[in-house]
Amino acid sequence: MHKKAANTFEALLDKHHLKKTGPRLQVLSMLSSKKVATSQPDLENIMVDIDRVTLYRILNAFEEKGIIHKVFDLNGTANYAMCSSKCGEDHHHDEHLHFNCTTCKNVYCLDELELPPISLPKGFKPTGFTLYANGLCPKCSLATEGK
Amino acid sequence: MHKKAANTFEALLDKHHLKKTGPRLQVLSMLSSKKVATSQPDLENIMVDIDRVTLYRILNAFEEKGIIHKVFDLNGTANYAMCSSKCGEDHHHDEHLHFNCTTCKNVYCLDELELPPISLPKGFKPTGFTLYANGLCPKCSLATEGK
DNA sequence: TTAAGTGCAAAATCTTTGCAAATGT
DNA sequence: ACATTTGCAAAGATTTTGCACTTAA
Repeated sequence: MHKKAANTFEALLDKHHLKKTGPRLQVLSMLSSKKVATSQPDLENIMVDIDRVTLYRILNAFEEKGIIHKVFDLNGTANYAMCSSKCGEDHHHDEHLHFNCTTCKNVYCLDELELPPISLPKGFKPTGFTLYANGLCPKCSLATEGK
Repeated sequence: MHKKAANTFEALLDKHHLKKTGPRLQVLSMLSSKKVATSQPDLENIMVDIDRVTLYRILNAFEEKGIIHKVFDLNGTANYAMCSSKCGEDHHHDEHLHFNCTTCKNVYCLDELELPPISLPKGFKPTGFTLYANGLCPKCSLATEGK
């Protein structure tokens, strides 16, 4: 199962004509291990052995290829998460709900959720939607249970 | 009508116990004159006579008081717009749709639009929603008419 | 072998902080 | 007069760029 995951990462890099380097595999396994988006500062702190500049370049490359997507949290900080399988180099599927917990600061990407149809004023031609919500995530909500 | 607007700005500052200074009135009249949110870089370029640091402080103060609200565009850049009348120091009403035009880069705050009710997975306790859309605004859409 | 990727140094930006001078009340 | 607010200088943080060295293919 772990082997399989590793292979998946290498296949992913192959697919996008990116070399399978240590730093890139590290980033992939890191992001895959979390169900929430990770902020760039956090990534830097976790993967101290990767140069900060290299991290920038890896994240940018991955985003361009549609391997990960970037979402800004309430502070305008970039957070990164693996794209769902629906993402492609062409079509970027990050039109889901991003839930920003005000307590633990985690950003949850709720892929499964369907956005209800939105009607815009006349003239606007939307190509994509992203919905942000903030509040308490299940874990923090539980911790505050009963006020 | 213009006089009235100026008075409105002064009243607004009074209401929030902020001194009526030149820079602050400038920012208010600037932001009020546009129906779209303005990015901080743009504000700096437009109001070159206001010190950059002063602008930071004014924008922060206004945001804290609920006079303006901040919205991040697709590039993670902060954009500012006047709050609708519904905003207060306590309750911040920026739960409307922000439309980010991919051509002219303008950010439209579509206050009037009601967000459809969103149901979240069990456990999430949302306190606020913000919806972003990107695509073509009416003006740019018109310019591209007929492909 | 060689094109792509990394790491380091350094530049360019962006944002915050401290303090003296200016300004509104 | 006095507390705020401003502007400048300078520190801190973030992001980008250039280039020599390393590494995957």
